[in-house]
Amino acid sequence: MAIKDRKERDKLDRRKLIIESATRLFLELGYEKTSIRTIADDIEYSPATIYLYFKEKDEIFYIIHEQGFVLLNNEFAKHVHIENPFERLTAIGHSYLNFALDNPDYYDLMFIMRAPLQEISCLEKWDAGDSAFQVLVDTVSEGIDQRLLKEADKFMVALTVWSYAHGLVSLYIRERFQSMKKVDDQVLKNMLGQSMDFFLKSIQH
Amino acid sequence: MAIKDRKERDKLDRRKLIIESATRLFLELGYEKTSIRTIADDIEYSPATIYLYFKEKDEIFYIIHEQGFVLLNNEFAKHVHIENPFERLTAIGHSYLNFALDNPDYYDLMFIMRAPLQEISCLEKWDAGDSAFQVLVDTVSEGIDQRLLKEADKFMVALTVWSYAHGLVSLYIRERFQSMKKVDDQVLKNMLGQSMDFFLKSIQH
DNA sequence: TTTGCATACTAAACACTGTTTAGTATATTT
DNA sequence: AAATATACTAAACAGTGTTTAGTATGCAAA
Repeated sequence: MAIKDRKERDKLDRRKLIIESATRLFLELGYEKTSIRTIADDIEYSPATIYLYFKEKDEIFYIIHEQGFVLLNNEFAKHVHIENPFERLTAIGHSYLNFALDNPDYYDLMFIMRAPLQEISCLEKWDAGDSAFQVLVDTVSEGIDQRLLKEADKFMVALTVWSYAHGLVSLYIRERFQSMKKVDDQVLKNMLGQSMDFFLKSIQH
Repeated sequence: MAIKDRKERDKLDRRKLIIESATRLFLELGYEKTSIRTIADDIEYSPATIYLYFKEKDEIFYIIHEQGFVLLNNEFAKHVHIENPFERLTAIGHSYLNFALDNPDYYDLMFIMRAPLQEISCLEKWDAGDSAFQVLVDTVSEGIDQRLLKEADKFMVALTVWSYAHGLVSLYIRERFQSMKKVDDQVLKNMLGQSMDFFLKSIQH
């Protein structure tokens, strides 16, 4: 049965090949311009072959979507050692902001686009996303328990913090701040950081 | 020259016909499924005819985008009479939330989608959007001047408020809260309102 | 060794999309 | 009546995601 094993390994290798090509092309060209034919050209297979390894285009992008959450969770993990929950929340907030500014395409796929979401609601899996949100809920909970944050329903506060952070970066990424483009990009980016601090200070007890 | 006048009127009528059809189809089917051919079928003209009245698909959707801002500005206008800036801000905040929940497709086009945005950055016009943001900046400014809101850079605070509100509704619209779907939709909607009040109370002086 | 079968792959097609081109009627002007 | 401008469209172009039908290839049983 060694042959069958090798074949299964080969199959996984080709699956991996597709994912790696798709990820690279996606970060290079964006979602829209990364077509099945582009990926097929890149890995030198026919477009139909890709459908032997993935049910549909969005299944590939769901995987890239998950990879993004791994990166984000890694950033969050750097702050688990911070004892003070408010300081930890501050660090997480700025990490979230920086992640979005440094990886706008990943962020788009993870939090803005509709594309890879059918996958999630069908397959009931959303672990990586839940994990990142759980870090937020835990930190907020600790903060409230230690009276470092204003008293309120913990889940609701976490939802408020996430909403604020998401709004800030998604308006930036989707260029809704660009309209008042009297301000140049670096000034605007600095203001995003100031806004983050203002927000966190506001919910501080 | 009466004939020429009539012809110009007719031309505007057909332009209006296209816009009305496109708006109706967009609110019924969404952006993706409202194709040039769908509109052409609906108004019983050929697809090529539409290109005699609009340079490209996104020019039509830019106009729908503008119509959305008229609706939103109308909602905001209902609160200009409120003397107390903090109370006015609260009313505006809840109007924004309700507008998004009642008109998710408009909201998507106005604040999330990339589609009709080339138009804006090219033609330098973004009046409706600027006007809505100006209402926010003015209200925040008054609030800070009267020490009803925490002291900080006025533009930055307005940006923070908008970011929060946008994050809240866009995460809802793009179904990022649906993952923790232990909570049902009505409970979640109530929580959005509570979050809005919590946020506003937090930035209150 | 040869037959049979499953695996891996692809050319071509299907049904869409936004957009352009070239050509046809109709109406107005000369 | 001839020339011109207007309004419109059939058909094509280049692209998309996806499916179908068919072709080689490698392995297992006869």
